[in-house]
Order: sequence, then C-alpha cells, then structure tokens
Amino acid sequence: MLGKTKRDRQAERREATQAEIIDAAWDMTREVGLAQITLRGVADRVGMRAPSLYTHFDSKNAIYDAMFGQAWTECLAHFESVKAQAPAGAREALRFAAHTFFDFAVKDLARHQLMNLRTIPGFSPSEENYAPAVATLDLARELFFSNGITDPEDLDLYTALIGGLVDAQHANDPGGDRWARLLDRAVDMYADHLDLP
Amino acid sequence: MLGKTKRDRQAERREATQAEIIDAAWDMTREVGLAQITLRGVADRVGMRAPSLYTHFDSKNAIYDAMFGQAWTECLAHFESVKAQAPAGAREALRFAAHTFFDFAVKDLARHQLMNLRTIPGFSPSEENYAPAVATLDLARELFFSNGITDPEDLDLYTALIGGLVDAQHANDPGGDRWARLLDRAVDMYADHLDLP
DNA sequence: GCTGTACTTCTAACTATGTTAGGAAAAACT
DNA sequence: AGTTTTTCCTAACATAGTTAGAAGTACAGC
Repeated sequence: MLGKTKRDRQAERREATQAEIIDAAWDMTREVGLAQITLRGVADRVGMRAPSLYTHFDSKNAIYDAMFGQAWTECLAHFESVKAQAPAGAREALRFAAHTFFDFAVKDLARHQLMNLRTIPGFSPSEENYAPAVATLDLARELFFSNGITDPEDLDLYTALIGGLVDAQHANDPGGDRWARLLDRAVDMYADHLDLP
Repeated sequence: MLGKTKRDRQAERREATQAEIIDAAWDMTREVGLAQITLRGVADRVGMRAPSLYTHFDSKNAIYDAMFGQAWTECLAHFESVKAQAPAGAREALRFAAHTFFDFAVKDLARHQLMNLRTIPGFSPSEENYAPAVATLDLARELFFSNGITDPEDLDLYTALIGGLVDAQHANDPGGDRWARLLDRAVDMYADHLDLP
C-alpha cells in the first residue's frame, strides 16, 4: 500500500537543504564566532555559492532567525525531556530549573549569545521563531504555578536573577565558575524571599 | 609671565580633534545605533574623509574603545559625585547604589550597550580603557566594605542581580518599567539574605 | 624670512561582504 | 515531449573598513 498522503519530495528536499544550511551556519559559528559567519563561508560548506542561499533564505538575518528558532526549540525539548525529573519541593524545583537553564546556556556560548543576548546588529527574531522561546517561558510559568507561585512579578524577578548570573558568568569569567557557584545561593535567597519551604 | 611649561599646541590640537571625533561618533550612535556607525559617517560630521581618522585612531574598534573608556569615566565621575549623598544604613546604601547604577544604565541605552553588553562583534576594551570600569567597581567594593559586607562573593551576587534586572529591562521591555519596578524588591531580598538591618 | 621636518589630511584604490539581476540547468508536471 | 517551476550559477553592485602614497600645513631652527 502507498502512503496515505503522497510524499512531497520537493518540499522534503527543500527542507533538508535548509537544515543543511543552518547546520553549516552553526559549524562556521563554532569556528569563527556568531557574528563572523559569512554567506560565502556557509555556502562553501554546503557546496554552493553565496547567492544560491537566497533561494532558501531571504537574507543573512533570516538564517540567524532560523538558528534562533532551532536553538530555542532545542531548549524547549530539553526542558520537556527533564521535566519529569523535577523534584517535589518548591525550593528544589526552582533550583532544578535554574541549573537546567544555566547549564544549557553555558554549554554552548555561541548558542546562548544568539538566544539571550542582543548581539547581532540589526537582528531580531521573527514572531514565528520567537514562539519556542515563549513556550519555554510558559513551561517555567507552569512550574511556578504548580508550586504555588502565581504572581507574574515573581517570575520576572527569578528570570532576571538567573539571567543575571548567566550573563555575568559569560561576560566576566567565561569558562570559569565564579558566578556558576553562586547559583544555589541565589535560588535559596529567592526562595527565602518568597517564604518557600 | 609665561606658563611654566611651554604649551604643546600640537598635542593640544591632536587631543581636541580626537575628542571631536568621539563626540561625532556618539552623535551618530544616537542617530543610527551603536553598531551602525560608519567611519565615513563619523568623518563627515567632523569635516573629514574616512581615511583621515586613521591619523587619530588605529581602527574603528579603537574608536569604540575610546568611547568605552569615556562612558565608564563618566559613570565613575557620576558615582563619585553622588557618593556623598549615600544614606547611612546598609540596606539604604545598597538601594541607593542600585538606583544610581540602574538609572545611569537606562538613561542612555547605546552607552549601556557599549559599557555592559558584548554587542560589538570583535570589540573588547583595552586594559587602559577598562581601568575606569574597574575603578567604578572598586567604588562599589568600598561602599560594601564600609557597610560591613566583605565577602567578594556577596558583591558578585549583587552585581549579577542588579545587572540581570538592567539587562532584562533593556532586552524585554525597553523604555518600560517592568523590571525597573522590581529593583527595590530585589535589593530588599538581597539585604534580607545578608541579614542587613 | 626661509627651509626642512614632522604631522595632518587628502584621493585612489583594495578587499570583504551582503545582496540583486538575469540566465542556465535540473526537476516536476501535463 | 514540451512547458513550467525550482534551484543554482555567474556577473555585478553597494557599502564598509582599511592601506598606499601624494599633497598640504604647522612649526622649529637657521
């Protein structure tokens, strides 16, 4: 029997090519840095010439946009994959979430740069590729809710706190742990502030 | 009577020209954004052609470097000018410092971007122009010391906390106050954590 | 006052990069 | 088989930072 819906080989190949292009873009990013990738370099890695990339992406920023979406989709998937392992107590849950995010951010600096820092001049994510970032935050919101933390400002304070530690670590001691080791203390401070058990 | 040391008109003019150039660079920054300034644009504003700037600065990044130094020098001066107004209690002093820094950062986003965010690809400040940033942090360290907070980790946590709020405000709600209004709460949380009166 | 030296600015040009125009080749459809 | 659509190419443009080398300017010493 044939597949129910006839496969669209053309669309499949197109998607595969696009995936190949962003993979190549990540490759080059890890070699030369996020801002230093060039269309000619990316094209080389997939055996094309630069202008051909325009068949698949409207601009260089559109490539960044796709990378942004992919990174946050990964992040969302990661959070969902460890969601079940979240411990029971509110305090422990917040600590777990903090570590999950922090480790993910520190694991790949270029990725973190694209996801969380406004580092590419002129680039801002499209609505479409911003969606998984929103979804990830929703997941955090959910976790907070299920632990009785419902005030949006509480979550804002938490994200600023954890984000501040990540950024400080990234900017002032990359590869080290000067701020990483403050993470548990920070979460405890926050949990105490909310009178969590 | 003549001045004791003969004036070096050449050096004077040179410095004046350099100052004019960074002023023009700030001008253009405020019009088009920090990353979008061009040597030709800056040169135009001082009645020159782009290559002439190389008589005064080694590269575009050297101009950013000078701007960086100037911005932190301003910041240091600002901190020193309000230092005397710092209130007596430790908690109040921390709150005062937080507001001073936060307001300074939010007042000029481009400046904050250059001072605190790694936003210009390939640029990192020279030792020389990083000095006023270090001096500013020393001032904070001093304030902490004089309020009995001596553990370096305590200061690290504080800077990450305040920096996190600034960055969150800047990235997610520029011009608004979604994180700005959490500032006092954050400082109180921190002060409670350190058992400050 | 003239002249040589050092400094400043200029024009012309190079290189790298994102991007567009328009045509050839490949694939898909009828 | 012929037509259309899609993909990729070459050629070229515009903008940017930067370099080379000539022309102009300021000033010290004779």
